[in-house]
Amino acid sequence: MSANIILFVRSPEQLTIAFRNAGLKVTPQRQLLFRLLHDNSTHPTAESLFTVASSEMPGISLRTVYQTLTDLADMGELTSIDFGSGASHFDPNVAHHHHAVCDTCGAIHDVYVDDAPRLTGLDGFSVEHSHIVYRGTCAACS
Amino acid sequence: MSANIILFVRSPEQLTIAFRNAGLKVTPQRQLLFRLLHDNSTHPTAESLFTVASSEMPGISLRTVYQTLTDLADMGELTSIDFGSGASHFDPNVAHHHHAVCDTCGAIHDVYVDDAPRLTGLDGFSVEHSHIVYRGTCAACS
DNA sequence: AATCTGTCCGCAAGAGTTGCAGATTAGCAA
DNA sequence: TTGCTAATCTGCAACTCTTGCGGACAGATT
Repeated sequence: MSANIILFVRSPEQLTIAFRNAGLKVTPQRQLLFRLLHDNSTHPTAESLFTVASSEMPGISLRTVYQTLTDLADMGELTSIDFGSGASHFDPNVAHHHHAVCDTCGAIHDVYVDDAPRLTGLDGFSVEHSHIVYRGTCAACS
Repeated sequence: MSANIILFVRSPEQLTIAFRNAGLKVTPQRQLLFRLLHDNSTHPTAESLFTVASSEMPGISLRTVYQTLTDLADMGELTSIDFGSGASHFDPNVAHHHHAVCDTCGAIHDVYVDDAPRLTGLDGFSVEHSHIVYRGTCAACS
């Protein structure tokens, strides 16, 4: 079950190879971030990742976290999503999926549902991607 | 056809009444903004609305535009949507609908499609809203 | 006329993010 | 292993979007 999902979250080793292939270097800072992102379904912000990273590697810079996240996004290894909270959330799960956001606690859950209905009524618009955001109250908050 | 949609965009007169009922005053600045928002499907940002407003009323403050948009949002007369562009977009169409965003020109189109599929697989999550964003290329850009 | 309430505006501050530059280091080649 | 070079790291400044604050101002009420 979860194996199906893990297929779409790159391991630190895979990211290492991808970075080298792209002519990018694999530094200790990046290795740490690869590890923290692996199988991470919390949809962290740059700031929250920085906090966790700092506890393992005091002195790591928030700037470096942003830089690495940008690199990963450019390579398509994660997506940056804006749920309107002010800060961008990063999702290392590159499988096609959608999200449910709890308006009470802010938790963001990956959801796998049928695709959005086909877009009609906009002649000539070619859809490349559709993303559904469900908002409501999660089990823990209700 | 469009009459069905217009039902969900308040007229300046309706907004005037709503503001007075809420104990808020209806100033020339607000009347101007009510008018600029009426039947406006461009999903403006505060800044773009400010630019247009300034041409009709030089001296109007960006601060006032934000304030009025906030008031309208608090009253439920418009919604603020973040498409990840950095700035919030405001939508005076309060009917339940979704959006198609052109990745080339940034245009945002209202779309009326079937609702998103029912959320399954997240036990206990009660959905209050769902919002679909289609991304791709609009007719004019392709 | 005095007062009271809400508004307008400019400015400063706040959050999130990016640009910049000097010091440092990974990766490669000899 | 050593050395070279381009990439990276970090701290800081700058930038964008948005909100807080306070004085001036306007309309209504007493």
